[in-house]
This record gives sequence, C-alpha cells and structure tokens, in this order.
Amino acid sequence: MADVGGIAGAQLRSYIERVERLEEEKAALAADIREVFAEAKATGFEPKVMRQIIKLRKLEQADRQEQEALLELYLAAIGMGPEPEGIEPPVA
Amino acid sequence: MADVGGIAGAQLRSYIERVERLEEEKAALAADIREVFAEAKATGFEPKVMRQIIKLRKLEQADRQEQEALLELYLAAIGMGPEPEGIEPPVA
Amino acid sequence: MADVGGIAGAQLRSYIERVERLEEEKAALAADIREVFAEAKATGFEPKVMRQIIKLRKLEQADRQEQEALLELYLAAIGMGPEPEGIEPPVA
Amino acid sequence: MADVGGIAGAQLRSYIERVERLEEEKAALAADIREVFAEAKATGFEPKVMRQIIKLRKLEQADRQEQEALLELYLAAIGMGPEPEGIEPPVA
DNA sequence: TCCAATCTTAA
DNA sequence: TTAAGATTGGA
Repeated sequence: MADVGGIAGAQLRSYIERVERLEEEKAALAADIREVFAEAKATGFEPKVMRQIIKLRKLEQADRQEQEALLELYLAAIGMGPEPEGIEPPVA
Repeated sequence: MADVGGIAGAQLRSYIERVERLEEEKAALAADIREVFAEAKATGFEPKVMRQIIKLRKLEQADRQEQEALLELYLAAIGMGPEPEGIEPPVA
Repeated sequence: MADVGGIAGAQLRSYIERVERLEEEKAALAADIREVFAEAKATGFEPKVMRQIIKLRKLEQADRQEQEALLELYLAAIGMGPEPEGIEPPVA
Repeated sequence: MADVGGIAGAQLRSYIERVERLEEEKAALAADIREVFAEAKATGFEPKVMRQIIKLRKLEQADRQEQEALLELYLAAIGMGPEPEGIEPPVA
C-alpha cells in the first residue's frame, strides 16, 4: 500500500463500496422476509410455526444432500468415483 | 388450521415458499460478498482490515443518521417538520 | 468490582479457573476424538466417510426433534397444548 | 468394504459410536462452561470481560510454553537435554 | 494455514 | 429474535 491516495487507494475503496452495496441489498432482503412474516401473521399464521416448518424443510434438504455426498464417497471408496471434471473417460 | 389442505394450506405454503426464496437470494448475496473479499485478497488487500474499515464506516454512517434524526426532531419541534409522506404540500 | 484484590477478586479468579479446567477437559476430548479417527483410519476406514455418516446421523436426530417440536406447536395452535408442568390434568 | 454387515461393519459402527459418545461429552462440557458464565454473570461479572481474561491467560501460557520449548532446545543443543520418555535414567 | 461453518452473544 | 462475532473444525 505504498500508493496511498493513488491507484491502490481507489481500488480498495472500490472493493469496500462493492461490499457495502451488497450488504445493503442483503439487509433489504432481511427486511422483505420480516415483512412476509408480518403479512402472514396478519392473515392468521403463526410466524413461530412457519419458522419451524422452514427449519424442518431446510434440515430435510440438508439430509438429502448429505445422503448424496455419502453415496459419492462410498462410490469413490470402491473405485467408482466420478471421472475428473473435463476429462473424458477412455472409451475402451 | 381447520382448513387442512384447502385454501389456508395453499396460502401457508405460498408464504413459506416466498420466505425460502428470499432466504436463497440472501444466501446468494452472502456468497457474492465472500467473492469480493476473495478477489480483493488476491489483489493484496487484507480482508480483515477491510472488514474493520467497513465496520467503522457503518458506525460513522449511524452517527450521521442520528445527527439527521436529531435535526429533524428539532425542525419538527419548531414547526418546520417535513410534510407527511404521500401528501403533497399545498401549492400556494 | 469495588473490592479489587479482595473477595470479589477471589471469586472472579475462581470462576475463571473453573472455566479453564472445563476447557482443558474439552480439549482433551477433542484429542480423544482425533485419536479414534486415527485408529479407525489405520484399520482402513476413511475418516471422511465416517464424518459424513456421523453428520447424517446427527441431522436425522435433529429432524426427529424438529418434527416433535412442530407437532407440539400445532397442538398448541389448536388449543391442545400440554398442561403446565407439575399440574395434573383434571380427571373428569 | 466388501464385508457389508460383517465384521467390518460392526467395527465401523463401533468407531462411530465411540466418536458420538465423545462428542456428547464434549457438548456436555460446553454446556457446563456456559453455566459457569451464567452463574458468574448473575454474581455481577461480565462474561465478555471474563472471556478476554481467559484468552489472555491462554496466550501467556502459550508464551511460557514457547519459552520452555526454547529452553529445552538450548539445553539439548549443549548436550543437557532430558532423557527420552519411557526410559529410566541410569541409576548410577 | 486458511476457509467454512457452527455456535454464541449482543442489540 | 435476528445479525454479528468468535470459536472450532476441515480442507
């Protein structure tokens, strides 16, 4: 960072502003989510229950992904793993 | 929840899916942020320091906003507050 | 903490030492776990696969617990929640 | 893993259950630690500060151990190292 | 050694 | 209750 105030500074500022912009968008989404819960609540759905359902669905999805990862590991362990990306398997 | 499987169920599902979609977008933004840090790091900027700077700037911004809120309060107190949102100021 | 060096100091030191002892035990357990993995690996089991299995089992257990929590919430939502602890339900 | 359901399976299960048991104990210790902090907090000590102190002490301990390691190295370098572990020093 | 994730705490 | 920070484990 010898170039204080020069190119390096401009570049750093650019990175920081990019992050800040993304964080703003993230905060906006968080606000949107809160709004959906509020709307649902106004319609008579308990946010607490909704959150529980969402959590459960996420867990189930994670389950599925773990199952697949495990399967792949097993396949790899017995020498049936996937070919390295971008390399065609030899056509015997 | 007397309406199991009926309208209420469809509506609940709709709310839940909206939340899940928003959470996915939020996760995507988090990934984007990580990417920016990674890119910056590859260019020679320490993510750790960058985070500190961002935090600092956020604090300063909060300060400013507090200042502005205070200013507005004072203005309102002396009868110079802003018009309520959505209402056009009288065109004398 | 007006009593610097006096009773309060002794008490604080006691708390801190209790935590430190517990953390030592925790570190010892972590070392034990690493050992088991090492031993298993020496016997021909892939730690990676083992970890995946353990993770999956944990997820499944979490699933079950979430299911139960959700059920309880639903029951509560329709006014069939559990009686307060320690109070016998009226025997009609 | 040709021995599905046989000896190898039993052995793998045993390893996994050992790890799970150890992880449970570890979780229990983590809970104990939380309890101590809670108790200390109820007595008026800030957990935040306590954590800082503990961290500091750990660092100092690491320092000391480094010092000792260095000392041992020096001693070894001048032929005054400790006897190898598990071997009784000759009783002259 | 660094990154990712989990967990915990502070707002 | 959510978001940030710290800690821990894995690659």
